[in-house]
Amino acid sequence: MARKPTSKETTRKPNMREAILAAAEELFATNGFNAVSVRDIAHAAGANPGSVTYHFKTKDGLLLEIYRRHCGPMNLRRSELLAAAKRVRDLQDRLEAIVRAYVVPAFTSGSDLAGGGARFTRLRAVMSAEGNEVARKIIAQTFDDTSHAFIDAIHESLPHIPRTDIVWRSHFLLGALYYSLVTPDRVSRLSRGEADGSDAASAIEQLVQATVAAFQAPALDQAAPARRRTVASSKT
Amino acid sequence: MARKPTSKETTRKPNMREAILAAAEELFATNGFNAVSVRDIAHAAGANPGSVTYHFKTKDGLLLEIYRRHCGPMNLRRSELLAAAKRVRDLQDRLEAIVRAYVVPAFTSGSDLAGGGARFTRLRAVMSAEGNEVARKIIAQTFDDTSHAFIDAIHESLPHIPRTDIVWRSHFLLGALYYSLVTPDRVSRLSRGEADGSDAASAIEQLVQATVAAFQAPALDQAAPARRRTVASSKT
DNA sequence: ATCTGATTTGTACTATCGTACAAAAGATCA
DNA sequence: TGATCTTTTGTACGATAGTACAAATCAGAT
Repeated sequence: MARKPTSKETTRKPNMREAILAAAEELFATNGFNAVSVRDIAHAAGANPGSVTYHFKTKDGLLLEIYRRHCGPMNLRRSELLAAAKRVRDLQDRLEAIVRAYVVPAFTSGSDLAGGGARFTRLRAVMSAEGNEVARKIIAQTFDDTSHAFIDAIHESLPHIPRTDIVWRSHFLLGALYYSLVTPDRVSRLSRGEADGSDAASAIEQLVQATVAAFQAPALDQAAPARRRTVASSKT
Repeated sequence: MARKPTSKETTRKPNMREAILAAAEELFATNGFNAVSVRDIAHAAGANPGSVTYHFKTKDGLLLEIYRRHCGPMNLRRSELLAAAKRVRDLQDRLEAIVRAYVVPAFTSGSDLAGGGARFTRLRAVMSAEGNEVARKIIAQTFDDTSHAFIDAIHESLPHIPRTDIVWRSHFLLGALYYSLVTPDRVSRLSRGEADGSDAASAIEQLVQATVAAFQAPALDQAAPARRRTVASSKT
């Protein structure tokens, strides 16, 4: 007996749709949107180009679905971790916990989705660099709330720093995060093999440590009004 | 009379070759390599598609020439500023000067090239995200020397920090730098208009301030051996 | 003025792009 | 089993890609 739910999630192959999504995610994340053709994706997924059209209608639709698939879980996980972090009493520890709550879900998946969140985060980095319109819209309306929540939380644990500075520094955090996922090999190369840029645990710890210190830097607005207009370096 | 030098730099139009280079640089930097067609570039430069082929042979050749045009001056300027920075006696001031020497040429052109170095830096950010092969090769063999020089200089002014940490943190610096140039509007948006992400001077000051603090953060290797394997946030 | 070499134009070729769509194949249930 | 719906396949079409190349145009020396 054992009725299937109704008639859903029973396709011929072990879900071609998911295979296409996964292949597209990987290819987009490493080569950008425009460099990857629908045929490339279909081939990588072992599917027919027509199947992509059938499931996602257009190439943009495919990208859109990738975002829809990840944004929810990742933001949810971030919210959970943020809520927990805000309960930390010690201000220094709390700041670190907040930063960690922001960073960790970007590296390790916040949900069951295979491959971890790193791939999706790398995808976002690449789309952002390419100025992809589809991605830009989704990002702005999906992540800005979360970003504001984090900025506010950080601001609360660093009340003496102007919000403007917090915004800049969290922007730097995201940039560093993105770049670490985009070119991890550069870290390995520049450290002459002493560090592994692909190691998520190292990246997270290094990023958290550095970022916490950056947030704790003295406020800028009041410290440096308008000095150094030219670049003439320092002294003499 | 007034003889022209010999017969160089006197083309029909006020230098079509330069116009093509400038247009390509701008388009590549904002849309990525693959999203921009040779015809787009020619149109933006007021040239004929065939002219692009004539001057640069291929689309890759065009990108290559853009890099050749900028890498030299920018590295030269960085070297000069770095040399000056290393002469600063006070360690704290020296660190800041070094970071500034790294950051400033990326925003403001180190040479006569129009538009400032920001455009070229944004281009590098985008190419890096797209995993462009032409760019990857050039970058590795052109910028790694400079990067090592900066890492060494920073290491000297922070002897107690392991080189590995310095590498990671300078990697974060570059990521933050890139991202600031790629999506400056995000800063404006998140700060609700209080900050202008497109303002180079602000970006530089914020970046320098934050990065100096990040470099000065306590060493990671010795501080955190292997704690926090899972993500379960801090405390309970 | 004419010749010469450098540059620009116009056009064409082949490859590949995103997408549409009809036919085939598989799944579901009466 | 046969009817019906979902999914996959195969193919094709128009658009656009990068690039090649001959003809036209120009600048400077003779």
